[in-house]
Amino acid sequence: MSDAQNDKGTKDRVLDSAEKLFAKDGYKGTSMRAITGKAGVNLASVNYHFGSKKALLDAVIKRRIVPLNKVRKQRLEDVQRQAKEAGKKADVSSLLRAFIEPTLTFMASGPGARDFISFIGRSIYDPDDTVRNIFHRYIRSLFNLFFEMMSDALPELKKDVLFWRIHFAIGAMQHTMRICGTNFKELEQFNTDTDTLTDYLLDFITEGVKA
Amino acid sequence: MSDAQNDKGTKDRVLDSAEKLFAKDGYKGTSMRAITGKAGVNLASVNYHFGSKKALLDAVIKRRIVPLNKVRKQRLEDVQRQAKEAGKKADVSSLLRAFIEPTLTFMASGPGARDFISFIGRSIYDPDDTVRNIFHRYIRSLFNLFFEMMSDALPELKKDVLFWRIHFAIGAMQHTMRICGTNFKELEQFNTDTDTLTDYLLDFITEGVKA
DNA sequence: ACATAATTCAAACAAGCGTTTAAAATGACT
DNA sequence: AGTCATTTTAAACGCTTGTTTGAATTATGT
Repeated sequence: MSDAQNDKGTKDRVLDSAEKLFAKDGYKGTSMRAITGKAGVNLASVNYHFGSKKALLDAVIKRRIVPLNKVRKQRLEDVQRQAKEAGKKADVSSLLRAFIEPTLTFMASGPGARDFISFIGRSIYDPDDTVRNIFHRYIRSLFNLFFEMMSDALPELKKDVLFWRIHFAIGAMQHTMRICGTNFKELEQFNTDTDTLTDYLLDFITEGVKA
Repeated sequence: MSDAQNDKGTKDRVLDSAEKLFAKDGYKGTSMRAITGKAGVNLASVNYHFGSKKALLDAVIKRRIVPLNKVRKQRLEDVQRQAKEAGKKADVSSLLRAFIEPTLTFMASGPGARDFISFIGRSIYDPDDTVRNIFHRYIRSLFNLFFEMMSDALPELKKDVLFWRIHFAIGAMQHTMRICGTNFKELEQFNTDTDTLTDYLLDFITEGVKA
């Protein structure tokens, strides 16, 4: 009946079903009754174990974002370190790859991860800022690091141009995440695998940023 | 007190306040009481004049999208006609400009238009598909026309590559629309005007698409 | 001025929401 | 076995939602 497996504890069952439903219907669009119903637990379990719906949301985000951010930070620092060892500046292409690739790889790592990325990708644009605020809390320092590195890699670029190009790149990436998160009709006809898609996206973005 | 002017009829007052509130809080996030309250009309007016909240949404979208689409279709056909007269193929840069520029121009044409573009930009990613379905009904034929023209302009490109690059471009554009639709903190510090922004965006996208 | 249609109004409707409560059930430990 | 803490359960709470109702008000046409 229920999607969640029976050998998991109530908390994990709730986290899993919440993640799926948040991805499908959004945070506000998902009711506590839907979450607990799908998880096969009592309605009051969420408030007992997490405190509130918002605290549950934080737990859903935290579970996925913390390890993902660790990988991205590591990748960025690797680029910086290798550049320093070679006595060169970090190049734009490597920085973009270090920032973007882990997300797409993570997205393809399993259905739960895909649901999560889809959920975050949608929430960036949600008029309700509940999800965005929590997400920003977890992502801010990493983004600042990336922006600084890009500034160093492209010192000749006017600041507003760089600002906009990075946002164009983010827009392209998030749109891609959003498309991959859905069961898009035209998508299956091409059936592009993750590595190829990552290359397509990085080609596009790299050319645009360096224009 | 109320935002709407008193010399307008009830229907227009409701349309205006609905447009503003939909842009700020989303379709689902905006209640009938908020719409009618801001418009200074009775709660039941919406159901009387439009039939339902969803029918009001359709009216809000239709009012803006129909004239905008007319301009975009005209611009695309102009590019095609001029290319044919010159005995050449339509070039990618002109097609992209014809497709994208009218939207950004329209966005800057007034506060109501900006609210509308912001609303549509957000709704593309909304888990709730109510807005998206209505929007797609009005935009589909124009998009198909654009995709065909781009295919003709880039016959050597593999179909899946073109598919993705167009979507990367759309992602960049929509992200831009979304950013302009909000009162973004970092945005004011650069204060890029619409024409410059359009050039930035088209430079970025054109390089990426032709990569 | 009157009759008829169109519109506005306050009030209520049923349904869904997140949360709280207190009792029942289960688990852990002496 | 018995005691205490943990967890689960059904029921209800207060609130908001879109929609409907029927009477009151305003506009229209002769």
